[in-house]
Amino acid sequence: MPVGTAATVKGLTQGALEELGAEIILANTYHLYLRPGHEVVRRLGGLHQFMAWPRAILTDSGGFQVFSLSELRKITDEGVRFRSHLDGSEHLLTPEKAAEIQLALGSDIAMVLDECIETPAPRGAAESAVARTTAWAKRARDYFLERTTRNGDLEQWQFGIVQGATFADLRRQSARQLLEIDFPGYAVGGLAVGEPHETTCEMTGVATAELPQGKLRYLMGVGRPEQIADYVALGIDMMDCVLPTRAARHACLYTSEGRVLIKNVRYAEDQRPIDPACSCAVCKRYTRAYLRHLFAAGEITAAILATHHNVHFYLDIMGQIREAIEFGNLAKFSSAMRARYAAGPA
RNA sequence: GGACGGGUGGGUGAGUGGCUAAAACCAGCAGACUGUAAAUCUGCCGCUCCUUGCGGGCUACGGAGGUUCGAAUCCUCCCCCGUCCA
Repeated sequence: MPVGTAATVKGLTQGALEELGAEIILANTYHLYLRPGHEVVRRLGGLHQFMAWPRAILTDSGGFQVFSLSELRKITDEGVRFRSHLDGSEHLLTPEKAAEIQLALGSDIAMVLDECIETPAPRGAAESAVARTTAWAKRARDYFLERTTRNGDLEQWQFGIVQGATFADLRRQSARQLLEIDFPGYAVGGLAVGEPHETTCEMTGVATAELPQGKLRYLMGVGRPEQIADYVALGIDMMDCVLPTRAARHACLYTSEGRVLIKNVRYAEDQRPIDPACSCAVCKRYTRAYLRHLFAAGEITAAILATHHNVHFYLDIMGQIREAIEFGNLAKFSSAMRARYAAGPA
């Protein structure tokens, strides 16, 4: 899922996203609640209509902001009290409120509010985050089910989120508690926040072992190109990541040969496409020299073209992974990707 | 011809006796980025030597002299640039 926090995947139009084959994007509860406001979006016909995106949308709950806006919030059992990063105003985000906002937005998949903590975390902190996440999940589920049932609208899904930091038993416990609540899909959160990739994989594996294969399993916030296949191999069905879009804006392009830091002088007169093996519209038309020039000049087109390419690259990886699964050589694909990216920037 | 104002590292531009190889910003070079407070952030950015260290040497604030233990900073002359007056 390309990430479109504020109801836009930065640098891409919805038309471009459709052409790239994105089937679902992620938007953010906390950000859209602050601006333009979920009631505004509701009055405008919901998020799909508002942003003119006919395909699926998953809304994150604001749980990640619990983690990333640490200086601006205070957590209690009731919920999270935020100071807006926009105007400093205070807001209380509870599990019910997060659900309500997402119902107003009308996303296809809503996430429960969870407590995402830093890694490494002391066991005590991880335990209480799991306890709180479970309690919040229950409240969110109740609130959500009551509303969706009452409206006769069961189109909207809601996912629970497994926490537990880097403790396998807590991950297991978290997953089991969520299973009891019963969600149509489950996410694994609080990973790829600084711990080694092996740990991310280990925790993901522990969680997916508990979660039903027949329901969607979503690993939140990952990953690097060479890591994605590993997660899929562990049973993960969906992922989201800001990396392709953010790195693109920062002049880091992903290619079949590894990363290309396009601002480097060495590309000043490089007439090759970003990735000779890439079939995206940018690679078919423009040279590295031109891209580098656009970045050097601070042109907005640089971000647009780079984002287009990176999102294409990520979606293409997913396509290759699906193919590899069909042919039974996912492991081979995975190690090939790792080898290409091991060397660092090409 | 006269009166003021000014000439600082690639650029803009601080700095009016030692804490100054010289602020800050830009440009340049390199790096980071994983449920987006991110078109952001970080490092380097005179030359040179090595035992790469809050290391040594050299060069540097228009030019040439001078004052001083010490000068981008003070003095003298000169050369440029801007504005105004004749």
